[in-house]
Amino acid sequence: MSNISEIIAEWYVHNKRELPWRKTKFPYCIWLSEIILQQTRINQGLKYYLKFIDQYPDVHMLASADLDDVLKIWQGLGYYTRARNMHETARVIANQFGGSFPSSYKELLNLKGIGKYTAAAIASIAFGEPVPVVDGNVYRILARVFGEHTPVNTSEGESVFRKLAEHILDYRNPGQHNQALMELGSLICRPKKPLCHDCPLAQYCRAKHSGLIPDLPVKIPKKASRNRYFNYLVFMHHEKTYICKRNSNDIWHSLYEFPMIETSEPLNIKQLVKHKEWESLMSGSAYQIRNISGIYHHKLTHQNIYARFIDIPVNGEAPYLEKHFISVTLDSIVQYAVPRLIERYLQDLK
DNA sequence: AAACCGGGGTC
DNA sequence: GACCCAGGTTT
Repeated sequence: MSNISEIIAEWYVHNKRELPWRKTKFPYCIWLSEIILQQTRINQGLKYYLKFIDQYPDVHMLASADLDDVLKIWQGLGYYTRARNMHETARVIANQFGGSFPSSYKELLNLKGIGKYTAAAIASIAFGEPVPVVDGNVYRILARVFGEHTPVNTSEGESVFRKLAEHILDYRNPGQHNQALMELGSLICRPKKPLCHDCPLAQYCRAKHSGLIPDLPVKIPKKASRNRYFNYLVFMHHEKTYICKRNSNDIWHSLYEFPMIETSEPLNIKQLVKHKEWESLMSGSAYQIRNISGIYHHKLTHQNIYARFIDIPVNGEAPYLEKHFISVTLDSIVQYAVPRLIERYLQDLK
């Protein structure tokens, strides 16, 4: 056990937050919390964790749930593939593993939605296997404490920081050690304005001694965002409108939305009604446009979405749409999992 | 190795 | 507006 891990452990015991998944060793609870907390802050993920534990107290309950219901609870949390993988893994655990999670890092890696970080977290926290977690917090602490300038988001960085993490691992208590490291990164060694004054490692921190805290960790910049223009068609036919499940290999997989025409450039309405897909969706009928919403700018990490909602009353026959569209009242859309963008529009209607 | 996948918080 | 986050999967 290194000097550093001893200091961190002491700090953790006195400064850790009380969180529901820290009161249990049930692998199901550890797993659920780790999936939810991938790329997600505790403040945002906590209420989702409580909802899932309440609705699905064990892996069998989750396994027997309907995927659409799982997605509905997940709604608003983002990265929706996590929910689909989590559901599938629950079914594998229930049906092929007799309800028990595999207990080793290597076996955990075979499950969907569980990569190196999550496998190490579950293996160490739930089963005491001495494997280090390397997440954003750990990258940050190690880069600063050891003054390590290798970019973290490269394969070389992954290897360099994994070795550092193994070097300071507490093999006798890996679960607590890993959580302590991440908690220190979250509360003290923050990305901006770290609280070095309260940091138990300050005297050992090379970045602090050399004034390089703002420069570490080093990251290779990501590609710029692209712009997308979504034109949603809100048909209103006898109190009913139409929604459809997204299935293509794209954002919001398995979530619901209105019929939509996407363009790569902004179009005015005159240009839009000449669009091929407009003709196809209207199937030759000359519907009147009642209202066009303002532009909703929805920002994802890697995309800028500019959306508007076009209100189209239908007086005569129902518009012909493909079979996969569902006819629903506006009020009943709340039963379906929808992107935050759609949720915001529905809230604005009220 | 690089691109892709959400959303909210912070400064 | 830019940056960040308790990462994983696909190409």
